Amino acid sequence: ENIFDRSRMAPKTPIKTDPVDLSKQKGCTPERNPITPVKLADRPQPDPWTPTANLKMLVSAASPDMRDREKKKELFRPIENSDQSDTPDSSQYDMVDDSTVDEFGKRRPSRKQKSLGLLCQKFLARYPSYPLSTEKTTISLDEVASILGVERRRIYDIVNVLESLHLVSRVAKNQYSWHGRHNLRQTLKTLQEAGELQYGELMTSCQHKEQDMEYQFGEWRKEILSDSQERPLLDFSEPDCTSASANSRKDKSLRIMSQKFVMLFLVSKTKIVTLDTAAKILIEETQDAVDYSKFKTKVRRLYDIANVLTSLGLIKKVHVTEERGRKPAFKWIGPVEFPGKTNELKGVSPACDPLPGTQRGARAPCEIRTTGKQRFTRHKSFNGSQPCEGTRRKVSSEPSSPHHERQAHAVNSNEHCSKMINLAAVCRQQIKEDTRLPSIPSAVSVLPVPGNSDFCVNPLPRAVFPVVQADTPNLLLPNDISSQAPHPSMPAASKADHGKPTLLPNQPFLCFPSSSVFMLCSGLQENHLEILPTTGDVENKRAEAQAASAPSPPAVCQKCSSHKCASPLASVDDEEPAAKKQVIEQKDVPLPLVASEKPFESPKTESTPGCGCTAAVHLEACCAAAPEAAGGESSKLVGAQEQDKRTQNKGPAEPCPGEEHVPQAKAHPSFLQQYLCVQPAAGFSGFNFLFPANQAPGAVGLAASPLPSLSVPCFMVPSTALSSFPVICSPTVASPLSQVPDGSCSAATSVNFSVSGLAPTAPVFVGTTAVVAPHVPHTPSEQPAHTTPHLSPVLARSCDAAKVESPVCMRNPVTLLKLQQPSSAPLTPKSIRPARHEAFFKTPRSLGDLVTWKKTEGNQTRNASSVQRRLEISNSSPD
DNA sequence: CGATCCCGCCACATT
DNA sequence: AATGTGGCGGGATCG
Repeated sequence: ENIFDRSRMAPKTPIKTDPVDLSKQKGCTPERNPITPVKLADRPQPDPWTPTANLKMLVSAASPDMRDREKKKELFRPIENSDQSDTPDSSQYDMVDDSTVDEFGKRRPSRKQKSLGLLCQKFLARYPSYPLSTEKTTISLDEVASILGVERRRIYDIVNVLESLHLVSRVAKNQYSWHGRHNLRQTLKTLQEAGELQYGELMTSCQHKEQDMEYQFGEWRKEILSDSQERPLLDFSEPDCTSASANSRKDKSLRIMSQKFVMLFLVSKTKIVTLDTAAKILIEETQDAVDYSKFKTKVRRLYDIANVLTSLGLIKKVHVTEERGRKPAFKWIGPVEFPGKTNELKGVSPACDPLPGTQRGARAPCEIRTTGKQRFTRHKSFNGSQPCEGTRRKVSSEPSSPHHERQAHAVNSNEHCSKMINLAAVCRQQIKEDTRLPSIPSAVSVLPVPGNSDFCVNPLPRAVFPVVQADTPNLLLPNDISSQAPHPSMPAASKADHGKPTLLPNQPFLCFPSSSVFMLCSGLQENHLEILPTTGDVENKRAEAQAASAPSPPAVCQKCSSHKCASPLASVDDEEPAAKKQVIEQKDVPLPLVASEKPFESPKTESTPGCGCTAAVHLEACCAAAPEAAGGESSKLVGAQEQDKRTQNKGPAEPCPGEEHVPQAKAHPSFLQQYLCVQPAAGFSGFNFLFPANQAPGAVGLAASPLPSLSVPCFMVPSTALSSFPVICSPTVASPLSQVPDGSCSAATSVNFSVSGLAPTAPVFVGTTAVVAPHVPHTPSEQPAHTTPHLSPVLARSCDAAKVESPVCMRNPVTLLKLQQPSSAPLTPKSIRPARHEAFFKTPRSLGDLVTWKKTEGNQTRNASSVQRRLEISNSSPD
């Protein structure tokens, strides 16, 4: 079929001679191509080259004009192997060399020549590795297929893998946009991080032996599997929509597989992965034994992926000799440390403190951000950045697919708000997942956002936090928000309380302008919280952010933003700018905060998990979460998403108009604490966080109006400050409430921070009153609620100093608070991390959990979401 | 003969 | 219904 069509088909050029030329000459009629058919008829016989060959030739010939142009652009760079030297003129194909000669002398291209790897090289040759941002290259599958003389099916294989690495993103049917390798590092980093979570332990432990690994994986996998299938998880990348639609699509396994495969390399110490091992690991079903065939198929696919990766220069084939014999394997020859690439890295960072707990270095918390900018050093550990990426990706992904767009969830783009976006994205994804992708359960986890989100998502390790769900909810909320279902409990309160309906009862959310925000919390009693946006202009910040993204390395944030820009991943940005974007944008400014509730009392214990989620979110988003005790709602996250949704639905209006409203926690006494994070424009790095202290009695009240104030014990940290300092959350909190065993929340929180990338290493935190437990151990138990953050004195100071005043969106002045108590002990991020790790690793399970909780949360979420929305709105409103 | 992996059928998703 | 996508595995080639 293909063949005949159009140009491609056209004629084959029987001759090896230069088809191209001919075509050109003749061809002139590019458009017409159809003509060629004739030739086909004629020629075919004569030279029977292989059909493919002919096709290729034909193709090239076929649409001469276009092709020529394109080819000229790049196509022909002879990337290919030496073997083929094709000159441009002659067809690329010149298979001559390679091809075997047939009877007639034709050459049949040998199988090698038709290999996916070679095809991929040709494909890649057509596009610049590092395209200028300005030029957006779109790839038409049909066109490429015809040019390269292959069936479209083959192109899908290539594109799917490239998409998994974000080198391209799907824009529309039959259309992909080329991003190049600009974000490759980030993507890899994200994958590495995600991989560590998922496989890290295994690898680490086992690496030496594959067998071991395999074995472990096997078990691990089983566990996971049992949870659910994960599938999608991974991918954060998936842009797809998976979420969106249905789910059902088979998830693009190739994409996911590709990512997982890459993860294995990145996680592997030796950087060598055998196909068998990979296949085993990747086989979802546990059943290895069960299906040998399945295994076989998996291996086949891995070959496909490996060919593409090889063409990308990321891996090379090697053989491993084990006891059993020689096994085919691939060695990673791509970048290994990603320092940051953008961010940069480099750093050093050793300084940071590693947390004791941290496992490998990976998660090391330490980031040091020295300057604000850059310097993160993250060791491999990813830290904050990841999240961002992950989110982005998702985002991007979403956008990418048109489908996705549709979906409401997508917030998409925000252009700038990358941060927001990230969060939102995460949330969305989660949400989506919830909603839409039931199947995905596992997914939650990590996948969704690989890098970041994952974490976020994952946050909850199941084990650690029993109640993971809570987290989710938060995340969900956003989505929900869109839906806006209020929570029963929550909603009422919120509305009632304030007058504004929207606020969430329990959760306090705050939105901050992306730019810097500062929060403050004042006494609890009062309850007012004022928030001051630092920035007066959100916009500016945005701009900054956008701009920043590039410049500042701040890790995640930047990245995120960059993404947007670049967005390979985050196609979203670009893509769906539409309303959603707008919304988002508005939102952008404000950061979404996340509030987590505290579960303790709240009925929803689950929330804890949520907390985790939140945390995750935070991480990514840099949001803060405020846990609340009160409502019992679980935590909520406010995601940009929500905002978006809200906006859509409600519109900005509800929430606070320009200001950030804080949702107040109002009512609930229980309200434990809120956390706020503000992101600076830039990225995570920029975030500012707030942490509430636990406190809370007073919950925060929000003023409905634009200038609501809250009283919450919170701390704000200027982003700058943050950057400087590491934040830490203390998971434990002493809060009264916290006793809760799960602690998940708290844990989560802490985690979040760490994760958030804020800097993991970093710093700081404040704790308000709360006491904190020094660390959060994995043990979940603690209560999140209060996680009180501890602020380092320094921070506190900084904060004060920092305080910002700029009104950001709002006009409201914000007041800063100082923390009163610096809290005592800061937690080390590390401590936190461990927990997470676990969670992450297990993700799958966690996912399951998550899922569960998601569902549960769903409702809650919505409620929260509404609140969030408001918040968001408020943010936006300013806009 | 095992390792590779091309090829294209076909199911499912989108239009 | 047509078309886009992409899972999947037979079976050809390679080494």
